[in-house]
Amino acid sequence: MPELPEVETTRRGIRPALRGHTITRVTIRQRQLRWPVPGNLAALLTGQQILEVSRRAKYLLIETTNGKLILHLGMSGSLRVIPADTPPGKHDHIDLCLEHGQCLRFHDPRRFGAMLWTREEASDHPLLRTLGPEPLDKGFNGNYLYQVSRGRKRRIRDFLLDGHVVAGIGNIYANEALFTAGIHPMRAAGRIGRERYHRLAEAIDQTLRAAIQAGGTSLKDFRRADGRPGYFRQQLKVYGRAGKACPRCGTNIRTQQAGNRSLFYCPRCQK
DNA sequence: AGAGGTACCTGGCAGC
DNA sequence: TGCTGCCAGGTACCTC
Repeated sequence: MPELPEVETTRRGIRPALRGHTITRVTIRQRQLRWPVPGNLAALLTGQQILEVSRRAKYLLIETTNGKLILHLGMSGSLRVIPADTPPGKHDHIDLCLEHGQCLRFHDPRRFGAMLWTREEASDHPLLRTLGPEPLDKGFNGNYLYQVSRGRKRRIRDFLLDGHVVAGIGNIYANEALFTAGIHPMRAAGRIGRERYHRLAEAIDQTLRAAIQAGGTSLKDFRRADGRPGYFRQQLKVYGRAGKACPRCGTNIRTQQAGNRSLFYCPRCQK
């Protein structure tokens, strides 16, 4: 579910309740996530002070005096800040309760999410070490995309979905950015020129920033830390709009399956 | 090395 | 109402 804008929205939402506060209690109701939750996680976290809440790609990093909690929301995960006495609902797997009486509650129906622990630098962790650049950082631009795509035959949509190429872009924003840049999602990554990659990098930046501004996209499960949905759905130009009019030229938006996931595009605006 | 498919899991929805 | 099949925002891992 959550792509970079949703994870960033979550980070901003939970950070005030966590940063500088102490974890007083950890409740784990379900350990079977994408990987099993470490058996000693509760003991590791209890009594620790949270120093910072940061993000790398779609991973949230909760840094404590002792080490770092690496958290991923998978397809259906969300984090809420709630009063400690709120009864848990279905799929409310983990609570981190703080000394001020509120809890961070992890909810994840499909259990593709993850909660891991590391003492090393987060950037040295095997899951994070090989990730590509952050798309909102200065080092990410059209030149970079152009260079790493030379000789690559993958369709550009899949190329953008690969976190080792660029971090944090999922199916929604890949489709949206390709529309904005006028690039057909099926085009081979190696057959796109430098100029078009400049436009694409700009479209990615613009799309992600606008989505964060709107609090992310809620199709189904996604909720912000305070329970509100994100409102970027209303600004989607192609994703989920098959058969509707292209906002630029009015042609019907098309969808097709590619690599087991849907892709959306305007057959006239995207080449 | 790169490309493509599979697996993990639950819920919602369309169609019958 | 209830069943079946399909679809969903992610990504590590396997095979070719």
